[in-house]
Amino acid sequence: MSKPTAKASAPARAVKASAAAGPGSGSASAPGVRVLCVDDHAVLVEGLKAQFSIDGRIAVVGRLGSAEKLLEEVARLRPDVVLLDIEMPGPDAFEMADRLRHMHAGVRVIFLSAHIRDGYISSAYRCGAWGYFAKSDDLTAICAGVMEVAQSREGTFVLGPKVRQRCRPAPAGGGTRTAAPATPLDSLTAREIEVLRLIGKGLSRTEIAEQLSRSAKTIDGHQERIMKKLRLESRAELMRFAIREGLAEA
Amino acid sequence: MSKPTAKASAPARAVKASAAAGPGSGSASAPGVRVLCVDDHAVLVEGLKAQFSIDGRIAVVGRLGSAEKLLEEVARLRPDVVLLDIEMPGPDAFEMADRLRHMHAGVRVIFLSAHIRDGYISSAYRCGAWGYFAKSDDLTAICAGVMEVAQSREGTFVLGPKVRQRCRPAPAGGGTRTAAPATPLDSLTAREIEVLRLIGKGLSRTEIAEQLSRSAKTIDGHQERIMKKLRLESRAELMRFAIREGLAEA
DNA sequence: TGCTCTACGCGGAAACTTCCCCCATCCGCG
DNA sequence: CGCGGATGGGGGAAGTTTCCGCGTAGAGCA
Repeated sequence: MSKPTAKASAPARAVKASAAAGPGSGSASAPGVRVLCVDDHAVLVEGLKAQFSIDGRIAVVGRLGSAEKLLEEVARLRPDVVLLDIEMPGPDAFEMADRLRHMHAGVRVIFLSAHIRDGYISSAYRCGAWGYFAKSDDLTAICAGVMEVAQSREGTFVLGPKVRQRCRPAPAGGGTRTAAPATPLDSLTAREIEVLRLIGKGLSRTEIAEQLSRSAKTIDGHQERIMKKLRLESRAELMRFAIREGLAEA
Repeated sequence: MSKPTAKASAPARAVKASAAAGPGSGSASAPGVRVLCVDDHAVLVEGLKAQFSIDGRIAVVGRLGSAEKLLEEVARLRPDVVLLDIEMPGPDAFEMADRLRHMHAGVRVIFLSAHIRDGYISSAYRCGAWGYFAKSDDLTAICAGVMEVAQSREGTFVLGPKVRQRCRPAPAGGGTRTAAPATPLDSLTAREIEVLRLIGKGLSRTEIAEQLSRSAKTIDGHQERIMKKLRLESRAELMRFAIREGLAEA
């Protein structure tokens, strides 16, 4: 039900930035990486297909317009990598990725999103994905990212160039090796995120209090702490923040 | 500055639904429709290119990642049709389309958006665009739409299949010929939309009052009327509505 | 075992918003 | 001319926001 509160807490992992380089280090590779694309924009999938066929090392073995039949299709097609959009009609992408990890451990999920949002990035990380790329990332970078994920060992989290850029100002150096990408959201506690989500949904303090079975004053307190942590000035800004970061839908 | 308050009020026009059919009625055509694609997602543009080259009747003559240099590129490349994304970094797409109409009257703009939003549809119509398609529309429908726009005479507004579906329940029949696509937003007056936009931006009633040089009570009044018209219950819902309909960004 | 820190729940209080009335003016229209 | 809608604004009760502060409980640590 909840989008960003992905269940499992993944272990510490290496965070890499995808090398935008072409087929440079690709040496010992399988006869082509099998990719399943899940995106409701058919045009975009066509673009991926086109680019992958130019690249030559990646083959699109299937296509889905929503994550609904993801599990079945993975079982049937046995792809190496699933390229998964986040904002699609139908089931929540993070939940499906989480299930996928438990049912088909060998398959590696890369999120390919139109938006670079803190909430998405940490949800992606927490649901066991292997990468997060932006749709505005360079085509060659996306290809390189897919190859990198396919060839990396367990525990890698590859960020697309644009994603990495926005995630933290300037990490400097090559492959950053931090536990998880740090986003402003990570400074919030679980309850605070819960409250923020409900604020984003447009509930009033009393409605939130009812939902959480607490006094309205308690909600006030949480809200105040959230605002301090995020340096926001008003409840309206909180709402926009929650929506912007993918905690709630508009 | 304002997104949905496009300046000019276009005259009455025929609204068509794109035939999802392939190259059926295409008879007397130029040696290829010249298209300029404006979208920050390179993958998507690749997809369009691929599909157009399969179709054979359409050629992509240029590509832009934002609407910033749209006017210059149109002057240079002289395309027949501009495929314009709405949600891009940089200048407002509707404003640029409006300017384009005044400076290069021959060029026909089709919006190709990820989201189907009332605010976008009416803004598109009002800024003199020739069509509105969703990125989730069928590839063949998009091709057909481009061809239809290229061959139609002045005053057509072609909607993609998915757009048409959501715009009004079931118009029935073939090519609907209404003046403008009716959306809930159209029940609002100009001031009301102005106020709603500022609400969506997260401004408080006093801030809005200052911006519009009015008393806060006046804003209260407008807000109340908006809520009645849209059947919304709270200011928070107003905000989410404004964001959902593209009047403000989250 | 005790100390500290933080998350959490809540009370009080001043200022502000919300959201329901009401009214006057202006302007276009049949 | 009267009507209706758009616009600008007042009154006011109920609710919200946004500050405080205070107490408790659990985690981490020495």
